[in-house]
Amino acid sequence: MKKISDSTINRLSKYFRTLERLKAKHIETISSDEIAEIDGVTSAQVRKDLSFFGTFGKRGLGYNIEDLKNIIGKILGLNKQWNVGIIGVGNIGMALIDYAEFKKRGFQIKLLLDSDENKIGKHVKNLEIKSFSEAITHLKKENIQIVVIAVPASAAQNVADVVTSAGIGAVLNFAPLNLKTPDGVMVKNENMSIELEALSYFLTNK
Amino acid sequence: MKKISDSTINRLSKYFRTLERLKAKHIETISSDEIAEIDGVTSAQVRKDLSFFGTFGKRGLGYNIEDLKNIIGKILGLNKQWNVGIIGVGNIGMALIDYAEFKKRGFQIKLLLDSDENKIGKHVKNLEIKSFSEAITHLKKENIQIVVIAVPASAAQNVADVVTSAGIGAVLNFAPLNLKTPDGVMVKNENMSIELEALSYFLTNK
DNA sequence: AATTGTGAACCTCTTCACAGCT
DNA sequence: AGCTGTGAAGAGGTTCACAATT
Repeated sequence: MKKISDSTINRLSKYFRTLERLKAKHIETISSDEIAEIDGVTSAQVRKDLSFFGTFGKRGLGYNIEDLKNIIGKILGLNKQWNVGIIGVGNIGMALIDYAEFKKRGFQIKLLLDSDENKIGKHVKNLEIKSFSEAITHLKKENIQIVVIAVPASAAQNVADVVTSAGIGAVLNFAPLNLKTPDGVMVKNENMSIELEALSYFLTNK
Repeated sequence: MKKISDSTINRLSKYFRTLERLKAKHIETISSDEIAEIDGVTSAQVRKDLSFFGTFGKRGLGYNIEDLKNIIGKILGLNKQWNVGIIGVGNIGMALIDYAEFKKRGFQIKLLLDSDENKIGKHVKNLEIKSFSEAITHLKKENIQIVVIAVPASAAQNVADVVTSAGIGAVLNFAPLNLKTPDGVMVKNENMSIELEALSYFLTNK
């Protein structure tokens, strides 16, 4: 499959949300121009992004909202259920367990791991926190496909090593460092402080 | 000031963390090649990023770690204290209050606002949750410079309207939609679900 | 008349490659 | 000899502009 840029994929996620909202308002069709306006991009960008995957619109008329939503959902794999494991049940891990957006999109949190003796055995939202020392067994048993790393920076590389050795191929990393992983493993980084620092830069240099 | 790309600014944040860690290990100098290796970029990229701001290295020798860390900190404005207000004390807002990385970088959370009657008046980490209906008064009183929006999508645009009308020029938005703000206001988006969806796309299409 | 789909033009960011310092 | 700093080349992403379609 042809390489599609990260930006295109991220924008598809945005369009998907927009279409979801419009569908809830019982609107039936929309133009690339309107999607663009709502999502803060250009209409050519919307059409180009979609064109990588097919031709979904009707010239002169625009796109059918429900159809386009389903198409983008399928492209992104949001028509499936994904089993997600969270490693590190601290502030961030805890917040994610309750994050409505995840479940809504088919991301089911099936496993919580921590290495803190005081947390292991406790329950959060009907899920028992298990020991990270048995990570590989649990990841396989729960058939986890995506791992969220929410441990301190000092522990993150080890966590990455363990989960990739268990065959995990997709990682969402909240630890503020660059993880080294084997080829074929996809790591996405989420670092809330980095965006704040970009704001700090902006305020400092504007 | 010449426009610097977001990617460059984000990478400077990464280099900064790397230098901070190296400094803690009492290493004194480093080459662009070594920074690149740690942060997963090319050495030319590191040198180019730095070159937008000045010449900080010594040919043949590399960079002094402490000096470079201070220089980047100054570029990013991390040598100052920033007053941050969090709007929406739900799961995410709550997690941010405790997020160590923030305080470490000079981001001081000074204000918590919510519009839920059951939360107003409660204390979280020595901070009282105030009513969003008095947002403007509180933002001014606490001299807030950066606002974090951690409310549901349906409420986010109104929150953005209120805080920008109070003169806030920097917003970190956790709500999964594109906010419309007046010119001169910088909005950075943080959407944990979008990165998960990129992983979903990868797993679906690899 | 309106709006898509897309090649071509454009622009921006990244990498190359090497002269210039230390 | 080793490594930086940077102009030039290259790659990749975005926007333009218009033919094609409804």
